[in-house]
Amino acid sequence: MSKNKKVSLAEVARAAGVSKMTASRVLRNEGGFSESTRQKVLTHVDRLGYLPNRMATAFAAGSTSPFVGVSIPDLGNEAFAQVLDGIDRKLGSFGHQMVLGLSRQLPDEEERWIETVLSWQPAGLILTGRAHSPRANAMLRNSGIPIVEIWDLNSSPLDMCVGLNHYDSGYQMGRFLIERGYHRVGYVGTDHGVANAARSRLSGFSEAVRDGGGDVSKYLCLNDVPSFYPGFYGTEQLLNSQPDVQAIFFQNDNMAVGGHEYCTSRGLRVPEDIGLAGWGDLPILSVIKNRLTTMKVRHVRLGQLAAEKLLSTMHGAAVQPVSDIGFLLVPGATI
Amino acid sequence: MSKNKKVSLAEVARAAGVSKMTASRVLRNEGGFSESTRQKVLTHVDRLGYLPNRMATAFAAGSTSPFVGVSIPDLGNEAFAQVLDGIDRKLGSFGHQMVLGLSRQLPDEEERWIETVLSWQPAGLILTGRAHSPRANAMLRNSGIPIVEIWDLNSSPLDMCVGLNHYDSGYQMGRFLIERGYHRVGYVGTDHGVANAARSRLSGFSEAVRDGGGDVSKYLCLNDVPSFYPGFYGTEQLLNSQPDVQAIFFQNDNMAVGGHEYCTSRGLRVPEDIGLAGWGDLPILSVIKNRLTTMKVRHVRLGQLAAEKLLSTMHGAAVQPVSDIGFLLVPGATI
DNA sequence: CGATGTTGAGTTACCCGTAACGTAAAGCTA
DNA sequence: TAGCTTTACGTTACGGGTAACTCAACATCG
Repeated sequence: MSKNKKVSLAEVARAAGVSKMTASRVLRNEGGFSESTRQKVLTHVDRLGYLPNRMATAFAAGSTSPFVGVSIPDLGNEAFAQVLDGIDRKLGSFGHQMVLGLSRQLPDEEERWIETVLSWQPAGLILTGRAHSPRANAMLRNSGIPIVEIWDLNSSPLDMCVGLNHYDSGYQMGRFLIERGYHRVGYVGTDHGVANAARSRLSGFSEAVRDGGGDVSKYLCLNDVPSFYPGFYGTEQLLNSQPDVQAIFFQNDNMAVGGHEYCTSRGLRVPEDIGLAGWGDLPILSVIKNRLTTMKVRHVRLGQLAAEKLLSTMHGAAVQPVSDIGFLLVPGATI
Repeated sequence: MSKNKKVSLAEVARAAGVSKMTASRVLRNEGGFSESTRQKVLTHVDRLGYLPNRMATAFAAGSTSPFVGVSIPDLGNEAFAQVLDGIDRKLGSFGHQMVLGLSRQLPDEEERWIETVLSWQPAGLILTGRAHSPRANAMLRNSGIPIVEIWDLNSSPLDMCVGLNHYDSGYQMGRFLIERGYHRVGYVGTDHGVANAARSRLSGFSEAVRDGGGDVSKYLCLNDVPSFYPGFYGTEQLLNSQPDVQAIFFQNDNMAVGGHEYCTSRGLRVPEDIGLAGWGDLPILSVIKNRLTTMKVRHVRLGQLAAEKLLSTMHGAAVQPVSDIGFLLVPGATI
């Protein structure tokens, strides 16, 4: 590895026998130079392995970096992996880069991350959820850059918002179960973060069940992460403590698949003995024999839309500040 | 949203009635100022919502940004999600940020990404695989920053390397199947990128099977992405064209689970009628009834190690350039 | 009481590109 | 051929911090 100090434009210019300005013009193909000069400059650029220092450029122009900060809670959650994919496709085609932050559901972590990222003049931010610390809110409001809050729909966002109404999606699923004749219905999910979207889903779900005369709080099991095994284990816990539960709504499909495996391993038939429903229409569903009742959400599209809003704002276009990406209940064979 | 131009240190200093330098000293807690001055400066910092411009600091110091570029092929692959998680935990605790690039297995995309990221003076890079374009290699070599190539073990890395010998892991799985008495063994995987790790696994696997007198090339099905459904569909294709196949090795566990579902949906018993093996010990396995034979790889640890190498190098510590993270064949109930 | 430190500042220069402006030489026009 | 335009550069200044230096006021000491 070469311990080369970085080659600067001045060195290239000196080597080529021209001024910095001329070299700069050649590199930006700005015109106003002769062909022979161009050749000279480019030759030395190549020979010295010069790479422009964009930090200096952006700094001089007083402009932002091409970085867009993207904060999500967790990569283990496939839904967010898909959202990121959507964001990256859009941003990448416009020369922007993602600076990824994993908040791990901790507002303090998010605040620190926001402060660090903002101090590097990002072109924009995409944040998951709407629960930020007061100091974070102040910094964000002061930043003057476009910000998109995603996932949770928010009628009064900091700036812009793309998401869905998690409460309603939970309510709809609850009513669906009630209408199908289930009364003793439960919920298996995770328990970190008080203001997150999954919590809203649970609230809506509980409300619908209450409206139907049931009570979810008797049939509740909250674990740590929303993945396969916590779904399996949570279902075991719930069935052991409340064997009369008739149907379970899971925080997401991966948990539901874990729960489904537990039920069948225990000899329970789905849906005859117990009904199961997931959320998110995650990839695993495409291969599971027993078609899971789920809530379809267009995660990739959500990411793309968020990135589009950001890009449009940067280019000065008028943008609808809030977009509802919606959801769709997909009845399966497990209810 | 305030259209505030960014507040600069000079404005804070002016408001506080001191020089820029004094304000700077207070903010960096460098000493050499009185308590009353400190109060004045901090009051105005707060009032104006001043956030230091780290780009200017780094630029002036000629130093790098705190950004570490991380390039992976794809977020849909849970193995890489885990690697990223490991990287983020280590980097985050040292104040570094990840700039994520998704190469989507296209060397040209990677080259463009590398050029952009390098022009922003990252503190280091983590790249997946060892196949970079010639121009990318030149830029990397010239950059003078620490670089870790991950995933594929590489005896002569650009700089540093953490990974495993995919060829060997494939060979070991192949020999395992042969020793268990399977002869007509197949492979279901993906087909993009000629020099990627999965390809190495297939090579090693093929070699082992050939050593055992078989021929994988007769029983091969390559799809697009290494996820559940392509595993399901690929297995269907393979079984339709070569019904006499006795065992299948999948590129990863998610594909294997898809294949397993297909087999049982067709009434095949696993392993009595057909043997199945996966790779990676991915989360889904924890809930699948039929314990899948797989290859365990410590993905999170791999990411952590890569980040550690980077951080150590940045702090001038001597670092072992190449680390083999290893793998472990976990015999299950599907072979 | 002058010499010497110490404290708490301010001043200057610099990092690396680029905007804005200046200019010499060549080309073109009337 | 004077006068104007164009071409192909060069020069200067700037941005937001900070290193390195300078400097004035006051304290301390022999």
